[in-house]
Amino acid sequence: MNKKRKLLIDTSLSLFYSNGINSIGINEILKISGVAKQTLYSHFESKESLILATLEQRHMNFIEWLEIKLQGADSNEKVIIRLFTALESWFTNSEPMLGDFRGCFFINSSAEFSNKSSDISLFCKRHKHKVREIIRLHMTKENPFLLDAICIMKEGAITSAYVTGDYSSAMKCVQILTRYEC
Amino acid sequence: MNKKRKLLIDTSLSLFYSNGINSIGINEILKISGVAKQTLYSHFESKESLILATLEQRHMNFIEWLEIKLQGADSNEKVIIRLFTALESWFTNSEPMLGDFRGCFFINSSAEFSNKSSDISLFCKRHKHKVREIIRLHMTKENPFLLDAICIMKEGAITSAYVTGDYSSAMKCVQILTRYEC
DNA sequence: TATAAAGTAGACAGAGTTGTCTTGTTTTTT
DNA sequence: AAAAAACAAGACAACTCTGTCTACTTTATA
Repeated sequence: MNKKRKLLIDTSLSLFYSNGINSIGINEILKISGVAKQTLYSHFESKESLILATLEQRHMNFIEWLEIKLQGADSNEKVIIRLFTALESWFTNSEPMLGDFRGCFFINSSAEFSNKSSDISLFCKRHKHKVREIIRLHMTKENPFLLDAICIMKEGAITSAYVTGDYSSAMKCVQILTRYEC
Repeated sequence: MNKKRKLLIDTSLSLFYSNGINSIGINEILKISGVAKQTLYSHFESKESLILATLEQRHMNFIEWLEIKLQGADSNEKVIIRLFTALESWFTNSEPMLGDFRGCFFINSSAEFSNKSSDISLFCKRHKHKVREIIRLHMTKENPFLLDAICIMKEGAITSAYVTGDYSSAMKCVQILTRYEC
């Protein structure tokens, strides 16, 4: 049933994101979700298949969250402010849709799976491209240079927040990007 | 002897960086280095101890490389140009001191080890602080705001280069930062 | 040269991993 | 109500992992 499938994906997402994919075994997902092993393997043919479904779920969550945050921004400056304000809110665990902050799930997963041509790495790459496209569509005036700047700073803010614990990085990005826009 | 110890660290660094720490077992390091297991455990009390020595080695390599690259920059703009030109060179596998590019070893390791208070995570955090300090000392005119911008964009460029394969991200950073400095 | 230290090779224990298979129960559908 | 599908619980195989231990060999030191 779709109910068990969803439960498995939700549990996996929570555990994978919090602990890293390679640190979580199938048995732990089964124990916490309360689902039987046979049920898992009737819905997913392998752990990798479950991982891909989990990445897909996270991607959907993140896109939905981002759309809400950028909705109604009526200038490029407002897009910048809304985006990085939302990121800061995420960093400080104030975004229930994204869970407790432990960096970007896609950056982290890319780090864990070194094979660049694996389905997992390719999915992470596509995710970043789609996020870029969403930001682009919310900008009121086309500006590829600014779009590049926003995307690079977004990655920098997330990484800085995670590795060094600097949660103010997002607001620094706003300062840099808005000052630059004048 | 120090010779075996160094061989173990060099082999570990190469394998850990290329494949991810959790994807490489002790036995593989022993097979490739040709060192016996007992020798490894006479130099290091555990795998974690070897990981920390490997992080330390990478840190030294990176700091030495960075110092060379920033040496003699006589303006903040030159610091920016040199830093990001060096990063681009790294991204395109033209920096033998750093090996074939697979993102930042410290970002990747932070992603693999979720416990923020583990020695591994703390080491990665300290590494980033030290890199920041080196950049600061090379700047000819104090500018904390610009320093923040440089560090955030550096993380963004590395992450973008690794996850999305955009090796031009470094040059985009130069454009953004130098245009901003006027 | 004799002794001590360091290294090799690999078996082994104990735990963990993914994935299969069996047996019995619950739930859904016809 | 009967038949079919889905699920639970867990044993099991086959593998990998870290770390210890033993027996033997090479290298360095006194």
